[in-house]
Amino acid sequence: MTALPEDSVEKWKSEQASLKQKLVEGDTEEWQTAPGFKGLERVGGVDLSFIKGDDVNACSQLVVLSFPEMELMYEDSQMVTLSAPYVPGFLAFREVPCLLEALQRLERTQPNLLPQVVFVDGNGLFHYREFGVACHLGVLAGLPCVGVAKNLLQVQGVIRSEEHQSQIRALKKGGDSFPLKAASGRVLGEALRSSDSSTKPIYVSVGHRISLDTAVRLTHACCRFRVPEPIRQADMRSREYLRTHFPSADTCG
DNA sequence: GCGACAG
DNA sequence: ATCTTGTCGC
Repeated sequence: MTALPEDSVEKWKSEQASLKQKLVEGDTEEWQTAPGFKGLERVGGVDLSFIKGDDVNACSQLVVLSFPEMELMYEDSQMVTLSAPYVPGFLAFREVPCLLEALQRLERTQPNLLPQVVFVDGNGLFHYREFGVACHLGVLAGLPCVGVAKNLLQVQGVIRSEEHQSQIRALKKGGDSFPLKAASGRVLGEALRSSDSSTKPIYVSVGHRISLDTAVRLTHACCRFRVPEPIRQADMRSREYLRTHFPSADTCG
């Protein structure tokens, strides 16, 4: 008998509800409210890359960049075997275990290089139950985290309506943003035009131990291109790892 | 029944 | 997530 996703879903929901109680929404670090983020020196980024046709084996990537220069200070690529499938709303159960391990490896070997904040590919509070992958990793790692999604998750009444498209068109320059308000009126995240030359916004939300305003300003400060540099570097380097370690896998038998 | 569905 | 080179524009 194969365990159907629905079996895990109820357990997953209660685990999300349980961990959510430990979530801290506001700023907890001095650099977060200091002018120019003075005191912030290291920003992290995590991501996973896959080989086409294989959704079980992946390359888990952690990078640490200097702030504000965005120069590489640390890099870790690790092949992992994922135990959970991707289920919308439960991305964390698939990706967090290996990302947490990467952070723990760093803490054990080079604690001085631990990032002061981690950018996560995916949503934080902007989530069906207000506990996305960025919240999940943040709480378990005990580190400030920011969620950045490249695509809009339609949740709690936030939809890709004509009004939404209109708000996007109103974003004129890098740093411009508008709030993503749930039907309840609560602001769950922010759509951000990350640079002058980028039309399609990114969706920023609180992961853990940071305010939404700080998360948005920091994200903008880390953007050279559309995707914040820590996530972009993690993405590029994990793909590069797969290219060199599994050249043209799956073709020709 | 139909559409939506982060990565 | 992955499939994929060139090409148009600033």
